[in-house]
Amino acid sequence: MPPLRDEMVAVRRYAELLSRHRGGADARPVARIQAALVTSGLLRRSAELHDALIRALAGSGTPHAALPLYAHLIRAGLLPTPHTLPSFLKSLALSPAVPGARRLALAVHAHAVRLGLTGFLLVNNALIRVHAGLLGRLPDAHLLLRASAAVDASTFNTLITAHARAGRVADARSLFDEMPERNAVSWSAMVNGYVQAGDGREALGVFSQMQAQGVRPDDTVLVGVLAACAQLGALEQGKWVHGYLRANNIRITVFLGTALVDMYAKCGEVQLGMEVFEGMKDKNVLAWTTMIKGLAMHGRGSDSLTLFSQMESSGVKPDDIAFIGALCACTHTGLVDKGRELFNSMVSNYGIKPKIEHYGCMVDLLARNGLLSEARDMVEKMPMKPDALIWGALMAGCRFHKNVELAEYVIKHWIELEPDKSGAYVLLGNIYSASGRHASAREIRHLMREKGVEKTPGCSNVEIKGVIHQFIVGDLSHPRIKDILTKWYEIDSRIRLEEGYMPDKKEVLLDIEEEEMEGALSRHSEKLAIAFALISTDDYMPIRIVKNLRVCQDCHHVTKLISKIYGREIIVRDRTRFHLFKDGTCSCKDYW
DNA sequence: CATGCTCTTG
Repeated sequence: MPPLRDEMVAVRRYAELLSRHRGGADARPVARIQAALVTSGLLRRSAELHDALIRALAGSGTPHAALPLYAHLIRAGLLPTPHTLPSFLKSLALSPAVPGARRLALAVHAHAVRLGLTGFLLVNNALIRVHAGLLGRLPDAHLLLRASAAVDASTFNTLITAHARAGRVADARSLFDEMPERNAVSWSAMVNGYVQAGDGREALGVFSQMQAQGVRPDDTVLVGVLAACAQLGALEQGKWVHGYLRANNIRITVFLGTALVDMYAKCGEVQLGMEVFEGMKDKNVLAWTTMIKGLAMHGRGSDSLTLFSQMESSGVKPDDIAFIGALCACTHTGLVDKGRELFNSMVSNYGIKPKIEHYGCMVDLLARNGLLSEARDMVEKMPMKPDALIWGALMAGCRFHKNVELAEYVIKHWIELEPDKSGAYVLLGNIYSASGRHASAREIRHLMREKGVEKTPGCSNVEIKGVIHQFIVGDLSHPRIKDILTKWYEIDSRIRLEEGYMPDKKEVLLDIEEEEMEGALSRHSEKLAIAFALISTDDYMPIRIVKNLRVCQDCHHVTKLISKIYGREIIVRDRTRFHLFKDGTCSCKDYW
């Protein structure tokens, strides 16, 4: 029986109503409409309504709700349309945890082929995306791409993103380079790809290329640029983005605001981050967490925890990562009891099951504060198998409190998990040297050499007039290296003469022979970076250093002395936190 | 249909 005229009008009306709910996070209105359509029997007779429902749900907070609709469509004897498939495939891609999602994706692909729908650009793109993403089959995605009759920028963009997510930036880049037409999305996919790969320099390089070609930056690419600045500690460039946003009246979305807060915090200007944060209208958990973590990194533990309570009372529910931020604040400030309290509150007030990361924070907090047996207890009793990070946290505590016995217990487990990484060996060696067991330290050094264990080289960045200069330990390739070393010798003699400095050899890299130690120490990357900053900036200008590892005792001590003698503020971001050196003291109060 | 923010540790 052909549909009645009235029925066609009703279908139109409902489809129109559903299209108004597209992209709404709250899927409840859609669910109510769906229920009405099922009761009236209308849904069973209309492919168009299936289509409208799937589209409304695909962009909602519950994309998986669209999944049963496909089977419903087929059972009702109706056929998917070229409009249905892209949204449905998107719902599938967003529901990787739903059992059978992958099988369903393959079935949809088969239908699309049989019904001759693969010629539609949007269908084809969605299929390529699902192969690259949900199905994890990049080679198949490539085959589909090569076999496609028509392809547009979004097809290449999809693959660039997929490659970058899979950690293959080089492949993403070659796709990007061979694109005949790039749009703003292509550029941001590439910038963000490099950011994800941890290559902030290359990300900024791509961005300047984008500007050179006159492509107008959109807010997505600017989020990526800010993240790159945060990684590198590139404050000047980050400020430029902020200025650009203001000059062009670009609305600070939650994404942009959060990225700005993170950039300022990670570039040592947590106060500027706070101003942006306070100006943000809608703050989600992410925004709060970023600010909480930012304050924690600067050693402002109690401010950070105050903010955490403010978040709770403002009605934003902390998630597992927000708790990591708060626990971090406790770790950087030594607030053991508060940390225990938070851990318990997470479980009993919010019903969040602690993940290994939370145990990591707790082990770190306990071990660092000398509660080594309680920390060991936690490691032994935690419900999951300890990973390398857990052992690392416990080992760091052993070093801090010179506990050789526990360190020897830890190393056995740790090396089992990471036999060819240097961290475990270096720390154990440090503990041996620090407690005067030089023969054991030498043994470790031989063991490392025998096994060919790799060390992560120390590396420091310093931004001078908007340009990032990089110094790697022992690397003398900087064009002004002669001047830098001359300056270093001057610094060295001044701190010895005026402050009675003597090098502290306890934490020197292990594969360096004793007689070379002082030379190697003086070449730790941040020392070169500070010497360079002293000769390339005006007096009284603060110096900002970003380094990839933690600061060693000796460098920490030397930096304090330099800040006093040369009257400079020196802001050092190490792997996890900030140190503000001023007048011979450090904001971390020697606790790091 | 394609792009974006927070996440313990050495």
